[in-house]
Amino acid sequence: MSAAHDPFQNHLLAALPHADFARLKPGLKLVTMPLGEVLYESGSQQRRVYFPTTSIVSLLYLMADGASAEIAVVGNEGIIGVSLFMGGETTPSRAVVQSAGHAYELTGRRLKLEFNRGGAMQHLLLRYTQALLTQMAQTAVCNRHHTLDQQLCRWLLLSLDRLVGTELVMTQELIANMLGVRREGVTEAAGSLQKARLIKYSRGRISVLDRVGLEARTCECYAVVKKEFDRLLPALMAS
Amino acid sequence: MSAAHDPFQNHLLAALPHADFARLKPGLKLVTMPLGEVLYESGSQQRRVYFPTTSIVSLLYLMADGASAEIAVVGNEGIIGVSLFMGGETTPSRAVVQSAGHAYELTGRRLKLEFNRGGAMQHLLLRYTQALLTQMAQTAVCNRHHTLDQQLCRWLLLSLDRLVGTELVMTQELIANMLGVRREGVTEAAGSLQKARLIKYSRGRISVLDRVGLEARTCECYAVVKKEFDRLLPALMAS
DNA sequence: CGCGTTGTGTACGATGCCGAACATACGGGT
DNA sequence: ACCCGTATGTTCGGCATCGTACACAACGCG
Repeated sequence: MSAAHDPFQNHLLAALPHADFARLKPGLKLVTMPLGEVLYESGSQQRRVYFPTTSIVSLLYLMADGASAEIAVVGNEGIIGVSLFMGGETTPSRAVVQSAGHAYELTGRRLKLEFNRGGAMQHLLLRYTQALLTQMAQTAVCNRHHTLDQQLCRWLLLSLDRLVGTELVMTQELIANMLGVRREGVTEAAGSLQKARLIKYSRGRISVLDRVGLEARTCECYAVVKKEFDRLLPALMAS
Repeated sequence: MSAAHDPFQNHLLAALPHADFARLKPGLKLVTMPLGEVLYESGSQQRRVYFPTTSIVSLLYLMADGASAEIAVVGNEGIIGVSLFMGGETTPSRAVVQSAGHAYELTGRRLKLEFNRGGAMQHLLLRYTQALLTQMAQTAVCNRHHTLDQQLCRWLLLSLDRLVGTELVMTQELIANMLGVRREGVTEAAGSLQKARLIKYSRGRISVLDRVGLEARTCECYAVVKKEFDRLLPALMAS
């Protein structure tokens, strides 16, 4: 099934005009993204960018005392390595594969060349970056005001939106790391979701049974982010 | 003292090459920024951008239930209206003047024209936007993990960095709004800072007595953000 | 000078999450 | 079939912050 892998599975690449995509195509390389792989370390020079197709990547912030928190999640709607074209080259966050799958890799040099032409790619990347900005802002708000229960729902929905199917491969320990809470807290929240028949899980496999129920239970943050992504990247809805 | 107002008080404008600045100059208009003025409403079309000189602006997020949270603060190191050149035109956050002062205003049209030339201004604005991204991410982390005490210190320091002098005009009620906590919480935290002789305040006037002491008391978040701003916008350090 | 508005201080139980310690259960490998 | 590592479940006291209610204090204005 070689047809199973296609750069157009990534919405940013799919939204490019033919001519623009043709310039990038020779540089695109399909790579596998195993669970837990670190794509960028905090503060390290970024040489490559990644366009996820079937994988999901978390942008994590690690603190001096070892605590962590997810600040954004990137799937096939986006790109990993925003700081490359923004000019900073590095960021103080770490990029970790949260859900195994594939992505297309491109060297920073090629991306910057294309970005600096000022055409469709620049336009797309900037709009995507604004969407990312919104996601981060909303994460800040959500961390401040909402309960773990709600945040877990939001997190599940964000992941679900970036996957095919309704099953997530993800232990509670990992989710706790992403949300920046204790594992026991996730156990409790997940337990209550299970009791409400919204999800079902066992040893690292979470099946979402009632997506609408999750949406009802989460805070407004999920809807705000989703709406803003849809608004900023409308062409990407098609695929 | 007309010389008291100068576009170069804003670091972004000051960092522009002569020729680039000359193109913008005719469009720049000095405006006063009274405390509490709303520059952008959440979701509204943004027609103008602002380069603060002596004012400070908060990017606030308002929630359905009336609660709020500051996601970033902008002073003379930056610009209000990032979404204009990022392509989204609007953002889901509100921009409010947190400390009265002045700013230079520019129409979105002129800014976009200059941005799309792809020269120094584009480069500067993108780097600034990345710094803003870092600030938002750090706010998310700080909201998750740190105490109100530490967050208050961070907030005071961020404000102090964007002002001349050591006095802030700011009631505890307003600070509580920014941090997204109860006013009583701020009273307590501020009281303990005052007891430690780090600050002194009375009815909306806060004097910072011991800046180093505040830095020692705050979390790592302040240092991370400051370091990243300095790294991304080095030329701006001069003024 | 008095009075009302605004800003600040204090107290109370309630709550949501933490930190730690421990119990249970599933499932792959030998 | 067994064992052991890994994943999940449960409990406990502790703590920061919340929500609410109310008291006091400073200032501005008539």
